[in-house]
Amino acid sequence: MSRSHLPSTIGLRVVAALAQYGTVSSAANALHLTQSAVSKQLKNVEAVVGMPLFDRTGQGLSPTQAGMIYIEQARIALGAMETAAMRVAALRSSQPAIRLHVLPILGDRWFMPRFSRFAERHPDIDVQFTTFAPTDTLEEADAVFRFGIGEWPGWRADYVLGRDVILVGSPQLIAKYEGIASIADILRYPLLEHLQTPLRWNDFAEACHLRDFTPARVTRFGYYSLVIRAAIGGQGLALVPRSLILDELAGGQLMNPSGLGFTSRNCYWLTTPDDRPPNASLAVLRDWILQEAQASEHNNPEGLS
Amino acid sequence: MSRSHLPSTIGLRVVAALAQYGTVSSAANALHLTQSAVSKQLKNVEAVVGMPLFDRTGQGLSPTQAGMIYIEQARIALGAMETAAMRVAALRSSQPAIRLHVLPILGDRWFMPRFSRFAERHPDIDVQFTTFAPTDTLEEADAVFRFGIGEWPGWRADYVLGRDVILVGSPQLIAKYEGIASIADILRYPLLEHLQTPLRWNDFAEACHLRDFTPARVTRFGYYSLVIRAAIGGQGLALVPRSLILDELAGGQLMNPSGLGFTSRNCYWLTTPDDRPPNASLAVLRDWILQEAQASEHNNPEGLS
DNA sequence: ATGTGTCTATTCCATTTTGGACTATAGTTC
DNA sequence: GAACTATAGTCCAAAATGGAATAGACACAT
Repeated sequence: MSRSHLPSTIGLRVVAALAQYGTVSSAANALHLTQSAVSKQLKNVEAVVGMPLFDRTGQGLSPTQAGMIYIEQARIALGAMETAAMRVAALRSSQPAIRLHVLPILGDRWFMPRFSRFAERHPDIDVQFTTFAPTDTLEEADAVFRFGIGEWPGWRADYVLGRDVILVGSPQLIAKYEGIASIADILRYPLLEHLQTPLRWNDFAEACHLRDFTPARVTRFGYYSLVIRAAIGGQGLALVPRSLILDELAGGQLMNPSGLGFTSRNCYWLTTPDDRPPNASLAVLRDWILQEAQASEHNNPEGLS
Repeated sequence: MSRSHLPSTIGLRVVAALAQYGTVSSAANALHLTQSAVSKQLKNVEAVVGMPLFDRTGQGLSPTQAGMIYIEQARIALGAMETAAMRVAALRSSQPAIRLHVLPILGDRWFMPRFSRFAERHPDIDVQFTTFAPTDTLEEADAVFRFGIGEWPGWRADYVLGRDVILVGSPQLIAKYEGIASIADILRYPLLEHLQTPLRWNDFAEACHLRDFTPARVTRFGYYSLVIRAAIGGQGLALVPRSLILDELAGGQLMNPSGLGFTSRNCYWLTTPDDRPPNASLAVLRDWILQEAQASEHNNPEGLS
């Protein structure tokens, strides 16, 4: 017998973050915990489940079969909690909260670090975040970050950032493959790709007038954060919006050989439902986001096509 | 601003139990906690949510509008955790766990109190319970308690209990309305009904050859436990499987006036998928359940039609 | 080989949280 | 008003959480 205990909420968050970041340390960083705490939480959850959820590979974790099952349900559970909070926030009468859905990568690497400044300047505006909410509840949100070409019927879409997509790799990798003299050299490299944006490499090939785009090997990841981590780890070349990896470029962990890149149609947008009455607080938030986005793209004005 | 914390798992369980039992004390009992602990957990969750989830009515709790939203999502979140456990249990190779889905009322009032005996006698058989799992994942279970007439295509159904449905009310209520001399007197009483089994009263009227069944007032509840609580509280007459309220009948909190009742087609069944290879452990569990059910119905052999 | 960097697991310990026993208090019913 | 039942609050011991530091495993470069 075993009336299996349910995992703790923080345990679920740890599992979800581990799936997204691939290492205990970076998941800990994202959760504002220490590596030690995350390691212990994972151990707890695995004890509750009764079997390991991640394989320890020596340079990070990768989900086991059980882990993949568990991660999926953990995200559903977390999404339900977020949905609950979002729907309840909509009931609050006095000063209704703005319900904002953020994408994992954009939230972690761009939005959240900046948002604290907004919160300081506008303490009266209450923003309710969701990141796990299932797609069919997004319609309840007041604003949703999305990735695409900016066309969602029924939604106003304002460009945020991400048009400036660059080719990056770790210096070691590029040294090992002896640089990139012509664009065709790229085909010799292993390439990294995000599962949900599969057209990136084709777009790039097209923009560079590269025919016969048949790369040596393509590795796909479920999260953009894993793509970036793999690129930093020298596992291949990746196409990434410049604005998301400013730190890595400045720190030399990633480089942009020959300044290669292109202007992508697919990028990040802030979308707001058309059919809702104007909301002053929402307008303030949107204006601030767009302004911050412009500033952060102009701070690095090495724009190229 | 407020990056709203997520509630704790025990908080979700408390909210779900409160919805089901309607009082802090009985929810605490069901969760094997004290009233104090449940009260504090509820306070925590309400603090996280930012608004009250239940109205304190003086004789229990009833969900606020926000509460109803939250309860729904809490059940989804808990269901996801259970689903995760269930699916992972299916992967365990050595001695696969039996995945058993129990109905709230049957589990609380009949199955769980008895199950510990089974667990003692068969420590080698690992049973994995779900109670919140969404209906579309039930197909993964090895055995599912269901309520109905015993016909589910693709499932073998064994009768467990609940055919013997009796009319009950609190002694005070029946005194107040001056007894039940003829069956038609029932129409003078307020009636209590479970939302998911709406045909009960019609079936009863039919079994008693009662024409023109137009009761004075019908109150509906989402959980059978609330129906029973309301009946004990003297809020009306209810139709309840005798086996679920043996204690209340023995203790005099509920009485069965004039022995009224009927044999219902709708009752509790243990169902197992047809298409699965025979499983010795499952057969042991099923036999034990059916035997216990027979025993508990025969212990009170005042069966009537 | 060996150092270096990067990763996880573990130990120790302070802090926080949890939950039980008990008490206070408010509402209902007789 | 007494008895009963309900929730909320206080006090305290026990359990958990999480941070700092440490140890150990692995890859990679020299």
